[in-house]
Amino acid sequence: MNYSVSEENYIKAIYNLNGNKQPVSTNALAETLDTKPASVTDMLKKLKAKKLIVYQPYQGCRLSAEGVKVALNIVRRHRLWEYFLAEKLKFEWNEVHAVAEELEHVSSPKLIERLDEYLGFPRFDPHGDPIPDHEGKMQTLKQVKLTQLPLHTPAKVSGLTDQSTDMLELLRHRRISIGTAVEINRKFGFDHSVEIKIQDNPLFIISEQAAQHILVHHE
Amino acid sequence: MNYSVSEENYIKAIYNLNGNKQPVSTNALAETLDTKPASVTDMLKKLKAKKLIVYQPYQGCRLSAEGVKVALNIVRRHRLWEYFLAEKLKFEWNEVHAVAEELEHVSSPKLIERLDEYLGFPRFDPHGDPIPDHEGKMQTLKQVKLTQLPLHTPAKVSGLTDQSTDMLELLRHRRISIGTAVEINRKFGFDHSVEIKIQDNPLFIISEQAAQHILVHHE
DNA sequence: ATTTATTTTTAGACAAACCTAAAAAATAAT
DNA sequence: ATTATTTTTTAGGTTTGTCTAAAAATAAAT
Ligand SMILES: [Mn+2]
Ligand SMILES: [Mn+2]
Ligand SMILES: [Mn+2]
Ligand SMILES: [Mn+2]
Repeated sequence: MNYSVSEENYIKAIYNLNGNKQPVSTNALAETLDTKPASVTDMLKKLKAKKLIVYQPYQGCRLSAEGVKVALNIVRRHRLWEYFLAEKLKFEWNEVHAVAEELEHVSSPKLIERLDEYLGFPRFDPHGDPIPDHEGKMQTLKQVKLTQLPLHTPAKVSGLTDQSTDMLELLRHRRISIGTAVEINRKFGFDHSVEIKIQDNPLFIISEQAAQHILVHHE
Repeated sequence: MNYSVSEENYIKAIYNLNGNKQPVSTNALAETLDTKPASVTDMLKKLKAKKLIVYQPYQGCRLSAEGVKVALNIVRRHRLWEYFLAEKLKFEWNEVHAVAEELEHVSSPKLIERLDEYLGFPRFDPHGDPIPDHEGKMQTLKQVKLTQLPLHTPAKVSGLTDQSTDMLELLRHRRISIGTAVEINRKFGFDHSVEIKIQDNPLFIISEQAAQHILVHHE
């Protein structure tokens, strides 16, 4: 099957709102897709007719098995393009999303397989999110919040729970990105800020608000 | 201004039918865009309202100055992506067109500038067609048909006047592509076929029908 | 110069994706 | 248990891009 750009955007939005696990509300979809609830209802009917979601009026919607498959494919394309933009075209990691939002709809399977190969089969996008393979499988890391990383334990930044522009800007300024080696030197009980060391930079302190949105994995 | 995928396809089609020089007929457009003449008329009215073409009923249409600008931009994107697909993702030169037809509509100026840079500012696409630079300028070579290349004159394949699948297939089989060094060893007056030498392959003969569609440049 | 054939445009419809305003259902508050 | 609030759906419209069938204009043939 081949889906329209709009249909694909809806399916991905449902997936991103955890619609493969819990039901997603009409309003939540309207919010993230920047459209009106009435328009969402229209589309939900169409997606239900195509058996991509299960949907009963007033009950929210969730992805069907087929819907999850389609969603994972769109997510795969999105994240591979993000990786390409960051790695090859040297886009900043806060710029890649908007462009990938368009590129993800180019529907040549061969293009995506070749791109994947060309990029060396990356498993994580520039935001640390896992890239599904051609079968939809993706690797998950056991991640901890930076605030919970034990002292003097070498770890790597592997994800973010806040991907807002403000957050990305702060991290760029601090020269922290996905893959950056990090180690906690000291924790301050008063405001829960942490003193960290990255690569060969001098020690510096990061606030609790920021640190709790930075995910790391170690060992 | 930002144009829809359909508008862009029409503008590029008009350009490819030499609509910056001669008027293009409604039927010719319908033919190349695989649509109906009535639909073309509708779109021509819209493009005229946006001042991208000059159009009087029953007189055909041609691109305005602004229309040419827009067309060159689309052609630039199309050919840069073709180059990327052939050069980096190792697509065959007969496969690149269809995918580029979709990629050309992704509308991030920064993406295109970065891609151009990443590719090393190529000046010709895999079919030998010139790639407009960011100002719309493109390089033209003084080309001759292979049939008209003088004997024993080293030259390079630089273009095709027939880009049909059949033609591209034949050339791939003969291992001829854009940039291939070629030299004529002998011409046969009877059927105007030519015996040529490419790179370190043994001599072989090519028919007049094929040779007349292969453009080369020398010296 | 008519007639015939071709090309192009108009008229009227349709599907996709969106909208506003009003009605209905589900929740929350008294 | 009513009443009030929020959420969701329906009803009816709009825009974009397409279509078929019929009419009009142009070009070609007698
Ligand atoms: Mn998108
Ligand atoms: Mn991402
Ligand atoms: Mn196109
Ligand atoms: Mn080309």
